[in-house]
Amino acid sequence: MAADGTSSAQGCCAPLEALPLDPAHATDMAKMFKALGDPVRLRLLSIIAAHPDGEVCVCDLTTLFDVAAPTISYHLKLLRETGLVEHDRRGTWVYYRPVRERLRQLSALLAAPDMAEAAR
Amino acid sequence: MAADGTSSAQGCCAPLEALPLDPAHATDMAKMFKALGDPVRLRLLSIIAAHPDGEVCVCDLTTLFDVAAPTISYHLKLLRETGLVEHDRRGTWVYYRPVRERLRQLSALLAAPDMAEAAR
DNA sequence: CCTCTATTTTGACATCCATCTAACCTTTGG
DNA sequence: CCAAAGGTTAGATGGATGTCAAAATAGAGG
Repeated sequence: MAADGTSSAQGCCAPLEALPLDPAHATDMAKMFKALGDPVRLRLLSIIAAHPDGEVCVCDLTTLFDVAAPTISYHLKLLRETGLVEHDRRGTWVYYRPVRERLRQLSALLAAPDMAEAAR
Repeated sequence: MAADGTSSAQGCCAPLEALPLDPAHATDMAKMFKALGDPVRLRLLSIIAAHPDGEVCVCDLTTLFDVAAPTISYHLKLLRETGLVEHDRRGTWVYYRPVRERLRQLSALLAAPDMAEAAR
């Protein structure tokens, strides 16, 4: 096997000419996609992004799911750590907002034919 | 706790009025995002989508990664099962193509402000 | 200060996932 | 028909992940 990235076969295929996601960048992006790869988290983000107030109180989120409150908290933390949402405490309650810039970034990556240049 | 989906608190927040992803649909979409949530798979898809020929031979993919051939095969199968790529055997070699429709679907979901109507 | 409510953290646990090696299938070419 | 090469499948394994109950933290309001 050729380890130099060129075709190893005797003529089975043309070499890769386009410029796909480099490994480092792919790891970054994959983290965000992974965060979206759970039904609870995707719904959480969707609910947060869809709310007309631009933010949602955790107290309203917990009632919408079949899982316990700590589980919701766990998922929200994960969304936070990947930069997909921000949070903000006001008094007893905590409010979550989407980070639209990040959502646009992911959307653009999937929209680009070569999935590369849109990745910034 | 109110289990009817309305606010349970004494006035901490406005009720959710927008229409986010329903649970069933969220599960579907989450599967696809999960498939993108691994660096190897994301790179695989990117390479496949970026190739000028519109398809890539597996024989060229295996040389580009640090993982063993069966692992590449495993990831390709996963991408296949989520409908993100198609494959096709010609002679000894197997070629993979992106399913652009699916990519657009995911992209649109993230682009929609409420992450719902674009989900078809 | 004490208590009540909202939210998060911790610890435990069962399951899932990415990876490898070894074995298998398929096609090509003697 | 046999051997070689490309790709996939099977089985095993260590590590990550989602979940819960219990405990901890943070404000609000006596």
